[in-house]
Amino acid sequence: MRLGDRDLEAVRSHRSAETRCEVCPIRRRAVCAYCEPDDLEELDSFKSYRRFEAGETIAWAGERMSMVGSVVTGVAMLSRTLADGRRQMVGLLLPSDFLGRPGRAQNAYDVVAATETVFCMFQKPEFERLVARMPQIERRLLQMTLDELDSAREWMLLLGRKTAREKIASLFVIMARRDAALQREPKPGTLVFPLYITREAMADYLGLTIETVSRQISALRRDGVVELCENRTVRVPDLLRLIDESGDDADGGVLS
Amino acid sequence: MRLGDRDLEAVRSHRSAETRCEVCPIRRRAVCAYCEPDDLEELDSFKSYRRFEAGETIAWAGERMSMVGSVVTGVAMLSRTLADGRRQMVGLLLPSDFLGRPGRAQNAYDVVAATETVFCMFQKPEFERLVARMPQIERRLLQMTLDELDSAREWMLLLGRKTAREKIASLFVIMARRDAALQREPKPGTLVFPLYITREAMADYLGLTIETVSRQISALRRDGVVELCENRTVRVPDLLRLIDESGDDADGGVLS
DNA sequence: CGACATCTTGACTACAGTCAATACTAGTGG
DNA sequence: CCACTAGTATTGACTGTAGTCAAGATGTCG
Repeated sequence: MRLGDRDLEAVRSHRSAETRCEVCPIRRRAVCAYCEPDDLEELDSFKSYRRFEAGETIAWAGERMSMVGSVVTGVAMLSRTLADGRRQMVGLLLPSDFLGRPGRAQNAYDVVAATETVFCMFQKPEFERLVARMPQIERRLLQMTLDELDSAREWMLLLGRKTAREKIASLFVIMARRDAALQREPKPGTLVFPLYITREAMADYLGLTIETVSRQISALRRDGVVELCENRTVRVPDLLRLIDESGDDADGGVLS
Repeated sequence: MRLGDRDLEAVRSHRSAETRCEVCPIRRRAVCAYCEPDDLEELDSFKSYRRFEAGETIAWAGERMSMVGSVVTGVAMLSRTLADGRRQMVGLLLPSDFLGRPGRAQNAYDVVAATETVFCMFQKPEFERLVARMPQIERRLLQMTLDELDSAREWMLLLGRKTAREKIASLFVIMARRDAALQREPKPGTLVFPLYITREAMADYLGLTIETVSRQISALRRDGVVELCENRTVRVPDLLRLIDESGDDADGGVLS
């Protein structure tokens, strides 16, 4: 209970996020990572923060998007939907991830805030002018896009070839790694991390139904691979066991 | 018979591809698309062509890759494999597509030639020096990477949510579109296009088994959605019908 | 406390996978 | 030219995993 709530608080405490670029929490990983102090001052003068509630739709697929920007705090989901309502999540935006495609007017995906989320945004024409003046932004964006492409391809392997049980285990491995990476004082011993997303979002992400997600989580719990507190916090007694269940070779892969 | 073979010939006649950049067939779509004539002369002096037989492995996942480059003619497949042999194709490289990631030594995927394939390649350090001098290469690479990311996400929807029948129909729609785009004199009336890849490759691409691929192709043929000559050439009497079977809304999407 | 959303579990179904036999195609050499 | 072989594709019978439909439990928030 305590741990999960504390972590959620950390993500949600966005007020401190609205600040000057120099002390911005995503300063070293976002598109602006390679900008110099005077570049940052210029960015400062054009950026604006926007906050979205959990569950709020940030943009619809097919809609014109006049802004681009980075997630400062929170989690947002990109998804596509078929005519009859089947939905597949195609990306998860975490702090420092970039939303929007320079040079394209239309937005290709539904974008929904999974938690309360704060974006640092720019008007598209202004951003494009800034990019033209600062090639280091373009360079960083290329790196980030290549990383996202690798993640998407990793996910294709999961969607196309893994069993339901392996899919759940893989998701937990990724979430555990991400949480560990965000932690400043990495806790020794067992891993504990919060599930920011609902069963429905997990199902959309993994290409499953919520019933199957629920059943497989229960099965992993029965088999002692994970423990759950209140359905939203996961404890992993043995990470290697979980990785083994995920179907990946232990040596790495699975995002970074 | 005639048609399919003629198209395959067009792809395979690579000899004419080995030439100066100015008259290169992929000149206007590849990473070098935005280069000026004198830039091209410089590229000319560093590039080298490499040919691979159908079925030949171009690179293994995890291996060091000392070169990067573009497909000039032919088709190559990117795939990932789980420890127990399950395999998922994660990308299809067509003429003008780029292979290799600047700034990363290791190759993340198995790369196999689906047909006889010719690459225009550069030593990685030389390519990086060229990129540093020609930012327009980086700009084009960003565009291409963003396009590939969109394709990958489209494919995630297919892998996660479509039925076997819809997957096959989607694949045929994409192949029909690509073939039409490559055609200089677009044929009126019914569409005819060649399947460059085997049933096994289709199965790897679609996250199915070859038996299911075979059954669904037979079913689409029985239902009059497609006709086949010799298992490697497809005729589509009514493209809208095929698109309808693919599960996508008719308005577009599905790559470009 | 009550109401609504989220989650879990059960019973049944169906779609795609597995295993296996057979057919087709292309290439090789007698 | 045909026989033989190896690779590729099709079809059938059966199985198993995940989906569907439905009831109930748990959790959250006013």
